[in-house]
Amino acid sequence: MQFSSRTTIATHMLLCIAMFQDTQKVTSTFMAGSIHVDPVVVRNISGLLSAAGIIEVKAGVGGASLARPAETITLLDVFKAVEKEEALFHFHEHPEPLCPVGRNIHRLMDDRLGGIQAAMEQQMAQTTLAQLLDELRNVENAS
Amino acid sequence: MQFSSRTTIATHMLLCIAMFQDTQKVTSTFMAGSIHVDPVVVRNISGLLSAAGIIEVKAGVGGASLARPAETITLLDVFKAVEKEEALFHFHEHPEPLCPVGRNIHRLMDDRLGGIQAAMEQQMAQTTLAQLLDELRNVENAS
DNA sequence: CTTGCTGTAACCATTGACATTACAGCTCAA
DNA sequence: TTGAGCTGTAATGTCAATGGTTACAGCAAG
Repeated sequence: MQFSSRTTIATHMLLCIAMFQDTQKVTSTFMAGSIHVDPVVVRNISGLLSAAGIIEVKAGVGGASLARPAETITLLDVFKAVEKEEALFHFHEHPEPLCPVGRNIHRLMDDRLGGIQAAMEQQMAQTTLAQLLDELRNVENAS
Repeated sequence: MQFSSRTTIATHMLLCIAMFQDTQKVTSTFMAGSIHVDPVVVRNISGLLSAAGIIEVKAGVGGASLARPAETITLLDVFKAVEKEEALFHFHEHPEPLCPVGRNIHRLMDDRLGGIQAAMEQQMAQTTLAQLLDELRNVENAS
């Protein structure tokens, strides 16, 4: 099992937008060149990100920009914007009620599985776009 | 994105084995009845669990039993036994090295993505089969 | 040697990811 | 006002994984 590449591509896109939005027009073709994917892939994801209120895309003339400060955009925000919303674990829904295990398995497991997903999401919320941007500028200046 | 149902089915199987191994022969058909899936599904997963040293299956006569104490079996053990081993996040491998974002994105992200996966796995390791078994017996006795 | 169970292989249908082509609509500048 | 450039989205094709099922060879014990 693996998450789709949308989360990492979206993060890459946001870094491109944040880095270049003040100096040039950041189009889907431009970002596609940095990521090395088809521009349509970028446009599809940009639709998800703008629907989530993370970026704004100018119609007609083109070009994307952040819709809010980089400090307020976390990896969790990005993840939720581009991944389908569903439980992390797939649970068989209809165990046998006549079996002591079957009739209690959901009571035993549901909270624990939710806790695992929560731990993952909480860790995602620790990283902001602003941190990534800072680190990127430091690395670039050092080299 | 969702994990396969193998993890939850495997957990259900282990609870059945732990509950009933002392009083009856726990066959794939028996467990399939409690979970409500085809016995072949159970047998496929039992193969993974025994390969991981979690259960033992008697050839010929049939029947499964725990290969080690329930205290030493965590949800993470189960997860690793039945899920394909791979990174949680799919990362585009070849970004553009001429772009400041492209040439640094992996340096920025790899550790953070690994940390997210580690947080999830660490939470999985918190629950043991023994805990689930205790809770199951308490719930059953209370009712 | 029959019975019951396991381990596997084969098959099918469905789904999602990923990549690409195509095209309609919008905005601005020439 | 018309063309150029960009966005949004639909359609298509390929590929892999999942989930469900049937079939059957092999093993062990009565």
